[in-house]
Amino acid sequence: MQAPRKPPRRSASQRNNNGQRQRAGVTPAREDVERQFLDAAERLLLRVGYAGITTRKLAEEAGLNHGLVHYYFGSMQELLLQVLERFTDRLIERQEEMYAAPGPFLDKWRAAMRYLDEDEESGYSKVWYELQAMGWNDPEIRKRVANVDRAWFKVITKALDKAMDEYGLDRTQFPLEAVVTLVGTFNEGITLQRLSGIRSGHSALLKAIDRWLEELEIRKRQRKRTQ
Amino acid sequence: MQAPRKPPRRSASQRNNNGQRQRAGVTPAREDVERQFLDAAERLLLRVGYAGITTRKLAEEAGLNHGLVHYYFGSMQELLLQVLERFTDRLIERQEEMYAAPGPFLDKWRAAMRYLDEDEESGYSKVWYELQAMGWNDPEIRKRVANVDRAWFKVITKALDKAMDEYGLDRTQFPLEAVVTLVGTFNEGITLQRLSGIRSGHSALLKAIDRWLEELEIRKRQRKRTQ
DNA sequence: ACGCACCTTGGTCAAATGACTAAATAGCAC
DNA sequence: GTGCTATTTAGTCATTTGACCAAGGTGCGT
Repeated sequence: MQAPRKPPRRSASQRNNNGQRQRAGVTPAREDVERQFLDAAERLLLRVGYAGITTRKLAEEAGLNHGLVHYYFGSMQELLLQVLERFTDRLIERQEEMYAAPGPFLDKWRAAMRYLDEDEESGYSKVWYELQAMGWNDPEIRKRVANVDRAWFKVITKALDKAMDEYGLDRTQFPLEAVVTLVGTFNEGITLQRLSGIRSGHSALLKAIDRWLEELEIRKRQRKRTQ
Repeated sequence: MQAPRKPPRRSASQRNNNGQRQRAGVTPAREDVERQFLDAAERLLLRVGYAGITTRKLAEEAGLNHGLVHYYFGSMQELLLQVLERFTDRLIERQEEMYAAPGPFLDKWRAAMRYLDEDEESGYSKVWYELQAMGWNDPEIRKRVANVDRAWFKVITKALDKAMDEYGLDRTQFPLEAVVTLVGTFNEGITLQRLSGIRSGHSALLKAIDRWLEELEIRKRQRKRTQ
């Protein structure tokens, strides 16, 4: 990845529709090849970071000819943008699914904290943070990253709004927006630190929160019984 | 920045000491030139990110000949490592200074929160996070980043330890390590979000914390009076 | 089995890169 | 001034890069 010598062409999808159906009717084969490139790009993001991705390395990783990158995507920038798109769709979807599920908030919180470990394990975090780092130097990417963050913020807001009712928390003392921001930012902070191999204090913090939520859960049940 | 074709030479300082004194007696001129390169590197980190730095762009930014990079530092990797070194020394120093100052914790907290804005404004955050992102793909850099984080953790621990006494906080409910981790991670999270242009909820959170600390400060004074 | 749109290959190209160096120059000790 | 070392300049070099394309192959509809 470096500054392109010439501005890249708009995108492959624009030049290739010589009377051919747009996104709607892409051939399965085509979709397959595109997916292979996007998968390979994610693997490279994980392994070498965005700065280490070049058309040729990408093609090698995908086991495909390097000319295809240009044919299918028009440019690296476009490809990376599609990686971002696909990745974040999955991210938001998962998040919504999790919090929309039935059951007490405590369970959802624990599931979310499990994701923290799983995502580190699977390299999900690394890929997502590489995309973010790309965004720091690319307005178009940054815009999309910000959108995802906003969507994430919304999902957590909804979940925590319900949770505060559920546990009868005082909204004067803990304004919803502040709580959401605290939860969101400390999550990002933890992930960021882990990327640098730092884990000190994480389990202490998570344990303290878990204990606190557990207590709230117990009190909730007691309230129900005495009613 | 890309994989070097050959492993770079150890460092400029090793080849240049033809009987000449090591670091101790570097000529002022030399130190000056080195500083110019390091300054230029920071400016480029801020403006284009680590992936966009090349020896030639760096030399241009510094207004110096590109051959000098090799002469003085031996390689880009070495130069970037020195950028990190210098940068983080300043970071820790400032942090220690701030919390070591006299006065109530509330004041220190407010100073720290002001830094949050100042550092974004000045580009300090961007530089620091670019260095972190570099570390995600470079063990040597990552190690140093982790060290800085550890040092930062220690400083906050000391400060918050004192603060919890000062405000009489219950260490069973808020274990020191958990609190430190929460403060550290949400700080990093806020900075990270701001790099992507996200600011929603930040002021709400900071205001809520400020109000809470203010209340603690008032109660502290009341305690003193009634004693 | 023919036509034709689509796909794939294997390249070219100019520009850029990190590493490295010969030669000129500057600055200082004497 | 002379001599000598440290610094600086202006390159070279082998590679790599993103962009781009010609030519041939493939497979499907008919």
